[in-house]
Amino acid sequence: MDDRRDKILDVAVELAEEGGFDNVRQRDVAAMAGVALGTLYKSFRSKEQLLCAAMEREAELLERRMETNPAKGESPEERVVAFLRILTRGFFRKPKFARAVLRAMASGVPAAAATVIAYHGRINGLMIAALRGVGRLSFNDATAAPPTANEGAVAMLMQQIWFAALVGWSAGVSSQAQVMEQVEAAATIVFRGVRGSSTGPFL
Amino acid sequence: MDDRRDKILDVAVELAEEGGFDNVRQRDVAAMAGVALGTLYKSFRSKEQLLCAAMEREAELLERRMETNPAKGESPEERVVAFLRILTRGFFRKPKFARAVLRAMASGVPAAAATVIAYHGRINGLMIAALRGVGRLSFNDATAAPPTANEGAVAMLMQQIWFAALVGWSAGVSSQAQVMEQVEAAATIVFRGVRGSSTGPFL
DNA sequence: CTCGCGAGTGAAACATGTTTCACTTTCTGC
DNA sequence: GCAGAAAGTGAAACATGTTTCACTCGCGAG
Repeated sequence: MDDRRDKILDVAVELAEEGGFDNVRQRDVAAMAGVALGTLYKSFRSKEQLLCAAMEREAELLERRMETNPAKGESPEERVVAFLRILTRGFFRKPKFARAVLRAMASGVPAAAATVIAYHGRINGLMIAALRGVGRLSFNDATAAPPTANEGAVAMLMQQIWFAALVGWSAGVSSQAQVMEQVEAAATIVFRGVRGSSTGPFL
Repeated sequence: MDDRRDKILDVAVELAEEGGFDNVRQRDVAAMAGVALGTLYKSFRSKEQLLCAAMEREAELLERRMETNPAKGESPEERVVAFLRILTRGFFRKPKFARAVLRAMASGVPAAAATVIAYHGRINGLMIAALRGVGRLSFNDATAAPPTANEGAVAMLMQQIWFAALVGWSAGVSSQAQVMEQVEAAATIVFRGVRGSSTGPFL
């Protein structure tokens, strides 16, 4: 529909994946998308918002993918971990873009708030869908069986852990492999309790 | 000891609390600290690193406070929640500074990596101390009873949830009150399991 | 068809993070 | 006390996010 907007987002993703946040120069984005700088700023009020919007578009793609190809697993835990594995693999496939987006998301600039909230809501919905083992929350699900308090809490929890683990990776605290390990360890604790998470004594 | 460095950090905190990340102008920091711009950049290689260093200094203060005044509570869960309440209150006491620091921490700029890791390590130590109910991990503790896998996993988990909740607040996803609610809900799930966290049916 | 308007344009201006460099001051080992 | 090194200085230059503004163009209403 909005051809111009999509082109801008394409360019932003391309530049971000090429050289990270700093490589996304607004002048370059505008030039490569074939629009004037003022037009770019009319669509996106800041660089942060632009990158958040790019991420949100990717989330839409993911939603469609999960709908036709839901996370598999015997238990809620397995499905959630499978879903987070897919999500995380997507981030690591474009690591520089991922870092740029994390930076934009955590920047806290007001112009990006709405986009961040939208992204957060999408991932939350997908997480609850994974908990339930469905492709997505249809209107019927959402009305007939709205997310329970438990589902909401677990989805929020797992998303927060996943997000923080990614930020840790981006900041240099942990490696790519450790991100998934942390998510899996977290899922074990959340779904089975601290006691089941290790052979050592409880705390 | 390093008078100059401390003065710079004081100014950074002051400006950040006054008007957030954008209000910390490097020229102003240098001028108000009474040093040349080049000197500022010799101590701190970027604005992000400067803000992270300011946060790390606050963490040192907190360490001393927790040592003489450990988090109180009958159980590990209570003590960890009490500790996180103190930590979070500190953030909310200077909300604009807090937002600025979160932005800097999550920026992923290489120059700040070491500082972020140091901060992360400090909080982790304090979290384990709270789990155990001691003021801090003395050398004896760390050698005679190094953190178990469970302790490490729980501390990491709780720190991640707390951090992500704060970023959510900074980005406009949740309110100050919701941050503490999320941390408490997370603690309930982590320490007592999903089943104990609600009156509703399990997932 | 013409008018008026809203979107888009291009260029310039501005603000601020970061770098550079020649010069000065301060410290340190002898 | 001195020579050289290290640290600090001041100013300018640069890069880039963001704003502004006068101008143009295409299009729908009348």
